[in-house]
Amino acid sequence: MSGKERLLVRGTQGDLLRLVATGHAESRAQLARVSGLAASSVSLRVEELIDTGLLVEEGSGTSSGGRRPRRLRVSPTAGLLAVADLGAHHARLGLLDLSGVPLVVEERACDIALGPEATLDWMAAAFDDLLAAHGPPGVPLRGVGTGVPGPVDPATGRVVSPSRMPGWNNFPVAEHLGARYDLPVLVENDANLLAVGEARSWPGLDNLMVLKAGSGIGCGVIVDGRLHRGRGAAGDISHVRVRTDSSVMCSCGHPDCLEAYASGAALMAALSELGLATRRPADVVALVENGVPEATALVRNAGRLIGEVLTVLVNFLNPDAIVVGGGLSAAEPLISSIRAAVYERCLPLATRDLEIAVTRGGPDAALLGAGSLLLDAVLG
Amino acid sequence: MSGKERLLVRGTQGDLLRLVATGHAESRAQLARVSGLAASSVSLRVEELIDTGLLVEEGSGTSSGGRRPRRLRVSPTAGLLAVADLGAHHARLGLLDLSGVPLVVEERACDIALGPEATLDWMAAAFDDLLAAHGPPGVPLRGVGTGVPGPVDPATGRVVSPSRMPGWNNFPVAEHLGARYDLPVLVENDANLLAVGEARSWPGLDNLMVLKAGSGIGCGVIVDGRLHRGRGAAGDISHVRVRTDSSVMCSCGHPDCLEAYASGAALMAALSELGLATRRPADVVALVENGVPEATALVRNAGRLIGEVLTVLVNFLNPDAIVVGGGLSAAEPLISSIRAAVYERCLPLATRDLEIAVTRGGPDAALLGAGSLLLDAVLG
DNA sequence: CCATCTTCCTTCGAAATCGAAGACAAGCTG
DNA sequence: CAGCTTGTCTTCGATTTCGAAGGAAGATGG
Repeated sequence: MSGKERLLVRGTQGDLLRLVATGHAESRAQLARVSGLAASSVSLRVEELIDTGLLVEEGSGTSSGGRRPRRLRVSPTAGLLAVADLGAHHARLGLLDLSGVPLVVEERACDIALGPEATLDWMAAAFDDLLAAHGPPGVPLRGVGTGVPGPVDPATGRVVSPSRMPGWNNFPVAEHLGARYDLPVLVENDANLLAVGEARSWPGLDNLMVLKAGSGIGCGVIVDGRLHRGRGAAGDISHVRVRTDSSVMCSCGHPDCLEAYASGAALMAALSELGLATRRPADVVALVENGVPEATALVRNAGRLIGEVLTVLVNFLNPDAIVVGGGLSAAEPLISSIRAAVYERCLPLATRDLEIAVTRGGPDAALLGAGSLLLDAVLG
Repeated sequence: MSGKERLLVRGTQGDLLRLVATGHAESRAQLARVSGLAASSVSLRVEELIDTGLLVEEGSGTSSGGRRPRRLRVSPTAGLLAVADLGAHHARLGLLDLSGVPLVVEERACDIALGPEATLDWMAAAFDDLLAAHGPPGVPLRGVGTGVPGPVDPATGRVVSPSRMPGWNNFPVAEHLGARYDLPVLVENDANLLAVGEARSWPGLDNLMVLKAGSGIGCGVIVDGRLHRGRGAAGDISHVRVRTDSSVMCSCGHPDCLEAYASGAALMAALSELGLATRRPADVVALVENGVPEATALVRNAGRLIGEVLTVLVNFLNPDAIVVGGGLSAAEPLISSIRAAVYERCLPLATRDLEIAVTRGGPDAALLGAGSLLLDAVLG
C-alpha cells in the first residue's frame, strides 16, 4: 500500500534482475550469456535474489537439446508499475508487475487539451482506481510512467513545443509526477514508447524504425538495440516537405509537411470535405475495409508520401525493419503503398534484408515499452 | 621488420591500452574515470603494461588544481599501423604509431579503375616504400587498413555495388589484404573513416553527421559516439530524390538523385558544358574563390539541395553537429547554403543546439579514423 | 612561508568474479 | 534402455577488482 519504499538492488544483482525483468533472459544460463558474467557468478547472485524474495523459480523452460533450464521470473509481490499512454482523446492505463507483464489494462476517454494539471490529476485518479481494484494488497508501487503525444526533453522530462497538446508547452511533467509520487518517474514520447515495446517483439533486430500512424505521425528509432533520442526530438518525420501538386500550409508554418497530407487528422479532414464523417483513425480504416473508394485512394496516397520520406531514412540509417503501428496501420493499402514506395526507390543494398511489417506487439506495446524503460530506472 | 607478431593484450589490459591509444585518456586517474574501474586496479594494470614495454610514462600533464598527472603514452616502439584512403585518382597513405599519431603521410596519384588486384598491389608497394623510408628498425607492423570510395559490407570486408569503383563489385578486399599481411585488417567506406576521424575533433558531441563532399557525396554517421553501419550501407544520401525543375537520370537508374546535381562530378560536368575546364573538386573551389559567377551559382545550388536532404535527416536523427568535409567543403557558399536550408526548414527543436561547420580534423582525418578503428582490432 | 585544499597515485585487506571440473537432467540414437 | 550428446547448474580454489586510507605533489591563499 505504502508506495514509499525504494528498491535496493545494486550492482550485479540489479543488472541480473533487470535482465530478467526486461525479458532478455529467463534462466541462469541465459543470464550468463547475456550479461557476459561467468555462470558461477550468476548462480551466486541469483541465489541471493531468490533469498531476498525478488526472484522466483517457476517451473522449467523447454529444452534445446540438453537439460531443461529452470525458469526465472521476477516475483509478483516485488512491486508494481503504473503506466499510461496518453492520446488526444483516449488514454490506455495499466498496472504491470516488475517483469513488465500487465495485470490490468484499461482504455478511458480523456481530453488532453484540458491542460497538464487537470490531465495528470485525472491520470493519478485513474491509477488509484486501478490500484484499488486490481493491486494485490501489500505489493508496493515502484514507479510511474507515461507516454505523451509530443516531444519530451529527456534531460528535464518537460514537454517541448508539442503541436497537439495545447497548454502543455514546457510543462515539467516528470517533476510534477515526481512531486506527487516520490518514485522513479518516466515521461516519454508516445512513438518512442511504442518503439521500445515493439522492439521486444523483434528479437535479433537491433535497428528499427517504428512508425506510429494515428491522428499524427510519429516515429521511434531503435539504434543498436537502444532507443535513440538525440537531443530529444529524434524521430520526427511529420514536418518533412513532401512532393505534391497542390500546396497546403502546415501548423508549423511551412508548406507541404507530411503531416498535412498523410496524418490521420489530415485524412479525416479530407474525408469530411467529401461528406464522410469520421471521428478517429479507426473510422478511416473501417471506411477502407468497407470499400469506400475515396477513403482507399486517400490512404494509398498517404502511404506513398510516407514511403517516399522513409526512402531517405532507409538509405541513410539502413535499418533491419520498419514496423508500422498506430490506428491507421490496420489499413492494408497503407502498408502496401509504403512498401511499394520504399522498395521502388531505395538502394538495393538497403532493402536487401529490410522487413516492412505491421505491429506485432499488440495494443499494449507502448505500455510495455514504458514498463521496460521504467524498469531501468527502478532497478539498479 | 618481421610483421608477423600478434600483440598479446587481453581483457582489462587491452581495454586500458586502447583507451590510451585512442586518446580517450592519458593518465591513470583519467583511465579510472573513463573506464569505470577502480583507481587501484588501473594502477596495477598500467604497471604491467609499462613492464611489458607497451606503455611509457612521458613527463607530466598540466595540473587542474592538484598534483600533476604523469602522462601515459603508447610506446613508439610498440608497433606501426599502415593506413590508406583510396580516392578515384589520388590516395593518401601513412604510417601511424600505436597511439594513432602519424609518422608520415603522403599523397600519391593512382587509378582505382585499374581494378582491385592492381590497386591493392600498388598500395602494398607504397606501404613498403614508406616502411623502408620511415619505419624505425625493429618496430613491427601491427595492422593494415584502408578506406575505399564505395559501400563495404562490414561482415565480410567486401566492396558491394560501388558506383565509382569499376571492377571492384563484390571483391573481398579484406580477405585479399589478410592473405598478404596476416595481420588485423580494416576495410571501410571513406566517408565512415572521415566520420570517425572527425569525431575525435569534436569531443563531447556524441551524435554527428559527417558529410564528405568530393567527387561523390558520402556521409558517415556517429550515433552515441560510435560509427553506425546499419547493414553496411548506412550513411548513403547520394541517391535521394531531390526537388528540381529539370529531370536528370542518375547512374543508379532513378531520376533526380542528389548525386546527379550536387556531387563534385556533377558540378564539373556542368562547368565543362559552360566551357570551364576542371579536373578535380579543388578546381571548382578555385573557380568560386576567383569569383566566377557560374561556379558560385552551381555550388550554391548544390548546397541548397544537400541542405534540403539534410533537413529530413536532422529532424529524424537530431544530431549535435553536421560536419562538412571533402574537397568541396572549402567552398564557402556550399556551407552557407547548406546552413540556410537546414535552419530554414528544420524544426526549431532540432536546430536549437545544432552546429553546422567545416572539418576540424585536417587533411589526415580519414587516416586517423582508420587508425582509430584499426586499433580496436589490434588491441584486445 | 605555512596551513589547507585538490588532485594523483599507491597500499592492502575484503569482496566479487572467474574458470575448470564435475554433477545433473534432459533429448537423441541405435 | 544403455550410451552419447547437449545444455544447465553448482562447487571451489585462483585471480581480479574494489574501496578506504594514506602518502605524494602541486595549487591556493593568507
